[in-house]
Amino acid sequence: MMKVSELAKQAEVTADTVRHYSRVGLLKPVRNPDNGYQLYDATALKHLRFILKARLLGFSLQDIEIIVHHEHRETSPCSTVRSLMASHLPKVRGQIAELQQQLTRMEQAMLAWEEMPDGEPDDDAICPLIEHWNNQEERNHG
Amino acid sequence: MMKVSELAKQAEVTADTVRHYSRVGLLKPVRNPDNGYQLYDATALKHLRFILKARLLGFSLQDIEIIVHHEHRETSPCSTVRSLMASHLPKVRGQIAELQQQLTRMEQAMLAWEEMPDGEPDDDAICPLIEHWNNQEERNHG
DNA sequence: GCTTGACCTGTGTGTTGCTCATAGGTTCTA
DNA sequence: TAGAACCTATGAGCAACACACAGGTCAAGC
Repeated sequence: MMKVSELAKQAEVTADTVRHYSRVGLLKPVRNPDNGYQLYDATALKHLRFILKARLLGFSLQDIEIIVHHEHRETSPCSTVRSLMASHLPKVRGQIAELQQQLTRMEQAMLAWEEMPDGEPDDDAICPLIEHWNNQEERNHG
Repeated sequence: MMKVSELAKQAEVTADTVRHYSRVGLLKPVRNPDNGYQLYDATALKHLRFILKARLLGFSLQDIEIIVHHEHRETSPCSTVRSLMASHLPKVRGQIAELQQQLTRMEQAMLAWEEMPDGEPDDDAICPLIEHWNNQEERNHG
């Protein structure tokens, strides 16, 4: 039986992370009746490692909750894992695409700004660099 | 003088977004003394459009706050914009790299799982798909 | 003049996965 | 026995809104 910090060290995470997982119900520590300390056994360590692997694979804590507390339903937890993963993949691809567009906008702006003077703010403008910037689509139909 | 929804429509955002910017101090509406409604003029619309362009360029609301309320400091807001942008670029590249790694992990897992059976959870395992998954680095030194 | 419905108000909560702060109790060591 | 180092529960903070709540305002129709 380990205390929070010991479990955290074994799994190479912070004690706060362990406490967080316990708070949201993903880990179920036993309480020492003498002092109320949270105590974890080897199973808890296995569960924690499971959670960490699932996080690495992109599952949210909610997903993991669903997987772990799958109980005795009609389908196996693994099939849930497969379908969750399948629905996550396009989301991640979308996020990457968005960030890529974002990066492109930023890089093109930096490029365009190299030739522009700074300019002081006045009643009509705060920063001309931003105010005179047009995004890709607008620039491309001229 | 426009009310919230009118301003929102002009800039193609939701009224909630306009209220949010007002709440955090990026927009300064005048109050109609009769009913307390928020009223915006043409300058507010220009400010709102400025904010939206800056958001597209990756600036956070905090950044924009700094840029907009730059007041009469030693440097021009534009130079602040340049340096903020320069410090943001590597962050975005880092985020993309992380997401790419994430995507790779997910895709490789999906690939590996195609040949694996689902398997029922028992005392020793929750979902073998996840439990027996090893990430890239571990797999690569064998 | 009064209802109806569309608009508006401010405030508070939820999102995600932790991290940090607070205020205090417990255990170990010199 | 003092102090350090650990533990506890709880709540707030992050980012940028979205949404819900309870209620005030206003134009139009009857």
